[in-house]
Amino acid sequence: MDSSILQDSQSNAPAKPVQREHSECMGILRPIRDALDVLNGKWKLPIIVALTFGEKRFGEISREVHGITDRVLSKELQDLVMNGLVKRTVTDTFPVKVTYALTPHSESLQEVIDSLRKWGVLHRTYLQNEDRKAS
Amino acid sequence: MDSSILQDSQSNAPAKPVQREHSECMGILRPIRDALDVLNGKWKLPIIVALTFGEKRFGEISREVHGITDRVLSKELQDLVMNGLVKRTVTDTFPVKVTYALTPHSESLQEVIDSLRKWGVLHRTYLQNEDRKAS
DNA sequence: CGGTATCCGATAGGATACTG
DNA sequence: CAGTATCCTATCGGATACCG
Repeated sequence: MDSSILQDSQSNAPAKPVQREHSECMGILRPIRDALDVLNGKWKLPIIVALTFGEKRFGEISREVHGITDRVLSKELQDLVMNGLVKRTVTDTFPVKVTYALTPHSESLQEVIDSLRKWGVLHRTYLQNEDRKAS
Repeated sequence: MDSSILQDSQSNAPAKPVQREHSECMGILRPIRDALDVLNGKWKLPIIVALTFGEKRFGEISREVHGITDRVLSKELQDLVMNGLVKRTVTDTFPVKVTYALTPHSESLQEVIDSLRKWGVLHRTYLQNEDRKAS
């Protein structure tokens, strides 16, 4: 199987294994891409963050996540519901009240969000230092 | 400063503070969006992951991050260099050898990557359970 | 209030070909 | 090997209008 071949044309190449560098084959990249497929885009994580403070109505989310339009919010919420990260609840009063809340499964995202938030702060600091140096 | 006002029109409203729900004003959403602005897209984090195993040449990254095209890889690397996350080094041999490596600053991303990878695994498990239930 | 429909521009990203 | 140039499509996301 691993009969120490040299695939390089230079026969005096050091004993560096040929494989090894394939982090994808090692299954490290796949989960990352799985996660990105679900979370990618400008709005999904901000919406989830807004909901971490408790269930909210459509208009509340809209106001809290500055800049998002109704159309996009609607679509993103549908995506999140489909992926099991958000639960949509219709209360049958008049007028109808619709609330969105995180699911138990989405609570596992907290670590992702925390690390991302921390890094966002760090990166902003980094950029400021760069700017100062450049000036 | 916090002279216990009621801004609500209903004077008998309970003591729930009117603000509170504005996580954006509380500065929680802003770092998240900062981070997403830099990291968003399908490829940036996978490229960084590939580089965590050591500096690599263009072709090596291309092979490791399956599915990316040369054009996109080129553009993404430029973005990452501009954001201070990747260092590009030209060794002046013949043919020219170009290597890409992470910068010290990008090592602070490790926590983001780890949490994202862990969540990717978790989410895949979650989806499989959902499918099983649905069948 | 809680959305959907329609339209549209901007950008992400893929295919292919080519260069030093 | 390490890209760039060109072209193209699909998706993202904004504006506006409208509906129950």
